[in-house]
Amino acid sequence: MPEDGPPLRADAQRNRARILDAAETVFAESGAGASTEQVARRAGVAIGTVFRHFPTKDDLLAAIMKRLLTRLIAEAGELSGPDGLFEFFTRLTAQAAGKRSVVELLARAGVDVQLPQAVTHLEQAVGTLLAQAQAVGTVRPEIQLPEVMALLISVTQGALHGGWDTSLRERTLAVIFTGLRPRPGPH
Amino acid sequence: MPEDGPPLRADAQRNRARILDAAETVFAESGAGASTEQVARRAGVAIGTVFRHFPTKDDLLAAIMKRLLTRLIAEAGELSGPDGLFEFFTRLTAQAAGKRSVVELLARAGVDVQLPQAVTHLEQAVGTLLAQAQAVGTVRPEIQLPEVMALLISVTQGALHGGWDTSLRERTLAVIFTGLRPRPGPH
DNA sequence: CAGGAAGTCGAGTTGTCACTCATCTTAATC
DNA sequence: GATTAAGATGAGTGACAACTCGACTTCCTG
Repeated sequence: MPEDGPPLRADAQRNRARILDAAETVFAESGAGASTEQVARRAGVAIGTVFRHFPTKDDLLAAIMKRLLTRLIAEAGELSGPDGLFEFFTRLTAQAAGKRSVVELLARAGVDVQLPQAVTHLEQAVGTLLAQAQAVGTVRPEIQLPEVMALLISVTQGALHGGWDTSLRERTLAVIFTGLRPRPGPH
Repeated sequence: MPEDGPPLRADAQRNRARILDAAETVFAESGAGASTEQVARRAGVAIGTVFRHFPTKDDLLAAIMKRLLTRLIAEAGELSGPDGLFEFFTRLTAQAAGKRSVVELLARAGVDVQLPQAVTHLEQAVGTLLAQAQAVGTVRPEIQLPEVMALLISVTQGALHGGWDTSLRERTLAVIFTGLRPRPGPH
């Protein structure tokens, strides 16, 4: 599906990788508003080179978003067991504080037309975690995937914009986890 | 505390009000990124007039943020009773969908240096709702104000960016409310 | 109703950012 | 190592947004 075209020259491959790494750092620090110039400087490359590899800024953004999504999906895939879903929440929230791009990615995940396939994969991965948890009884059966995604997005957004410290993060997640867990029956 | 200066001329007062109304609409629709030109056009006023009243775009933003905050505080103040806090959550979330500025306001509330006083007042108002709920036992006693604010900010952010419909909004809030309510003991 | 201060107007200035392209450089191939 | 096409370079272009300022208009006061 991804058009290959002729193979890239060695220096071009190197530069492409550098640009992607630089973009990830810069956008993580300053959000999608950061200028292409900053990315070029950080990559140690002229601005024209950035535009040769990614004809528009949106293309560049889409590329790193796809990268981040892929990692998130992998992370979700490695988790499992009764508390996998909770662990995923915890990790994402912890990351959110320092990574604007992760958060902006998730923010757009709900609405955007871009990257629909990768987003679907993430939903599937989270869906698997949810199903596992519900099978073992660590999450109430009536909970559905959409609200889990909604909570994930919300809490990530909140953590970024609010700059939560560790203890606030824990207490906030605790409320959500309590909402997800079954009420302990009179055994 | 608010410097008055000499009283405004009649037309100046009228224009000031128009600009504020226009700014509220425009920023609600398009977020803080909307241009000052758009505000001026909508207010039926030249751009220079906008800058005479609000020397900086940030000044204009701060002014409408303060307005919105004041309204939010009033709304929180009118609510009361065992479910006042839940009602406040529900209303805010419902508003968030269409009002970028409300959301951006809350996003900055946690970090920003601006408007600290008004934000404190909002926290106080929410604190009162929390205390009332805890007094009557509709919210668990160990819940503290910071995580309630954090949840409020999160869910508002999420609702905006995710474009939730009514039913998703309800289901998402239901999880949070369950997390806040005490587990029903064996009566 | 005149005088003048307060207010309005909007073309122009300044700065930034995405994007282009003519020129130079370099990796690949024989 | 000569050839050449792919790639890198960075000054330049156009668009747009915040903000300025001198000329004009309107409200107020006596």
